[in-house]
Amino acid sequence: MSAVAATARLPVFMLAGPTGAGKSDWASRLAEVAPIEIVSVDSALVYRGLDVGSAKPSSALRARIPHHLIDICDAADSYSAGRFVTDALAAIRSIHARGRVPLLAGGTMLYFRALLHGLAPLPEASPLVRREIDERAAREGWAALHAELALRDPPAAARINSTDAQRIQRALEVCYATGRPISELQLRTVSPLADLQVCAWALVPSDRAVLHRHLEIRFLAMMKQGFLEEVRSLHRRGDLHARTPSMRAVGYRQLWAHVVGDYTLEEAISRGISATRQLAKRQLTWLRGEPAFVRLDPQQSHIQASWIGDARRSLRELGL
RNA sequence: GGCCAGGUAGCUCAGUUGGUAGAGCAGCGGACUGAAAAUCCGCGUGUCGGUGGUUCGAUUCCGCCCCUGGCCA
Repeated sequence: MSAVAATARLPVFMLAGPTGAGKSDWASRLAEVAPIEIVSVDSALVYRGLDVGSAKPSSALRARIPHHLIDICDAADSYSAGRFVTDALAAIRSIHARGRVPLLAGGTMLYFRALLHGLAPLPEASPLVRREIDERAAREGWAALHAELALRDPPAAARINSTDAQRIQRALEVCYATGRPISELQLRTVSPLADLQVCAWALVPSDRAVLHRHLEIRFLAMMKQGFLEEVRSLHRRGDLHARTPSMRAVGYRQLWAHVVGDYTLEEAISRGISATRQLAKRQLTWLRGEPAFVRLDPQQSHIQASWIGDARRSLRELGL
């Protein structure tokens, strides 16, 4: 083993981008010609039973190319950024142990951020505490809980809007569980990838209108592939409801509303398409503020081929 | 062809007793630490169908024309 190899850090590839930009296709193509395994960075693909509407990679593709962190959680359970960091680090370690390179591909930017910048040592969610807070909010209103947060954790209260129920709840939950303000605990974050060599790319479509057209076509194609039947059968399970995290996913939420009679099918479809566009927009906003990623335009022909060439070249330089 | 109701933002509509207009949705920008495909914040993007008239001033009142829907022929 050479001196360089002895000190070289193990490589981790990342491929981010908005929904519909082509991440899965790019990742699979690279995996076909390079010694990589794919680690999904996607908060919807983790759920079993969410297949058509989440654009989950087919079982045929997954049989050919190793994919990690897909179908690892029941649809009734709640996955989390914390679990993702643990699971992703384990997947990365096992891939390295096989002498291969992990390619983290997906669109859940909080998960990428948690890996790149680290997650503070915070307690995990407590369904019991959350229910108590919900009940208080129903009686007193979220403004009252925000006022309480302002006493216990002024910096957090200043940062969190008084209408942002989810963040007020989380900040109070952490106060109750640890006796410490979340704003103080959040100062202690270290990237868990500090010992690794990260190479990150992002697919950023240059033409938003073209992306929008593609998202609409893809949603309608999902409808033809049985998206509604998938949601109906999830509904039939009986242990899921509109507030279950998996059923709040784009498309699932709107079709669920149709299944329970709140939307016509036409309305559910058009709202689902809008929600998809809004998701892509939020992902792009997040990407703009994250300098770690080298931006590539998937709408430009030949970019994919040159990316695959670049990636293979850097793998060869690493002796892989 | 006649009568009636409409024509205002990308869509659905409100409104101006005459001083060039505002909601929801869509869209755009932003925030983001164990629900994140979540949650929240900000932004109105407009020949007020066209054209004449009355008026200091017309999207608003009047005439004519065009378009849409309904009813009657």
